[in-house]
Amino acid sequence: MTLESGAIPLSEIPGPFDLQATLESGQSYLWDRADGRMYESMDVHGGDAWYQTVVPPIDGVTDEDVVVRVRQRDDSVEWEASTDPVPLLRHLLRLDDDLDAIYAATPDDDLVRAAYDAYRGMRLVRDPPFACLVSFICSAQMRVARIHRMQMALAREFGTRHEADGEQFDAFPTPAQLAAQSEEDLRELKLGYRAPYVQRTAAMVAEGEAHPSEAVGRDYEDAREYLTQFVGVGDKVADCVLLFSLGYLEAVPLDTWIQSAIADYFPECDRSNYTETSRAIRERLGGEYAGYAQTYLFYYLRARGDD
DNA sequence: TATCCAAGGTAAGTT
DNA sequence: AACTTACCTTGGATA
Repeated sequence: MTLESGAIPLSEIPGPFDLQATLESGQSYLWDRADGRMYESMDVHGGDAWYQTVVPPIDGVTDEDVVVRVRQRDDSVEWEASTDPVPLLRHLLRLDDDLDAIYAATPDDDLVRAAYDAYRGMRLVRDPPFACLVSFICSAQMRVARIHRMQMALAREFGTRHEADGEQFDAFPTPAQLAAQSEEDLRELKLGYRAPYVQRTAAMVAEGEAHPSEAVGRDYEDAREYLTQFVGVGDKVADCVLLFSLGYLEAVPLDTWIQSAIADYFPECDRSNYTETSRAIRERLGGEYAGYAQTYLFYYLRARGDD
């Protein structure tokens, strides 16, 4: 297999774009830096680093695995891929989102504005649903770098290996490939107590019992409820899948960082349980695009070591 | 060098 | 329905 190459002019993207902030902010754990320095540096737009992944078939966009890598230059996003990846990249990196309109739709607030300014150009991602679901099941009580390491290990050990231009690219395992592994196999990859959660959830999807994509089309809170049927998925992980894969931009995952932000900066939003606190902070962050504000705050507070 | 602790939480058991 | 507790593993902090 050989890779074609091309570029998307930045002028064709509405609003700013920052590839590194988009891919190293802890939304997606499915891309890897070709230079092996994921999460290690804070270059402008990722410097000249290539980021690569293998994308599974996506309804209405692609019908086979696509090997793709991208890097950001001054005036464009360069790509190398097994087939024309432009529609796919627009989908995965939400290149059609009008960021300035989204920033403008957020209620004015010093902290949110500081986060928007710090990472201007960061976009939400639209990860493949099954891989996103597994990624965030693995995220429980884990550091960002280790969640990423786990997903890379799952692809290396259990996914389909593609070869292009003499290099290897490992696809994230399909539900069937993952369901075929034992809890023990997964524990060997250091998933710890998450191993049975991943195994059982993969089996549910592989057997057709449920699929994360089936949450789409439901009202936001119903969609979240649907996702919690998967083993290892509570409200927080469900919100992550809704926001980072299924396009529910109003979802605000209440992780440890946003919880402390609520305590320190939005105490009036602190309610008795997840559902009520979620409603309050979602309203406070402007509703429709509240998840954008959440993701900027998460990255900003975590990078600042604000504990 | 040894020990402690928290990391993008969830499930299961109690009250 | 609200509140506790156990759970794998590891890198960084503290002694």
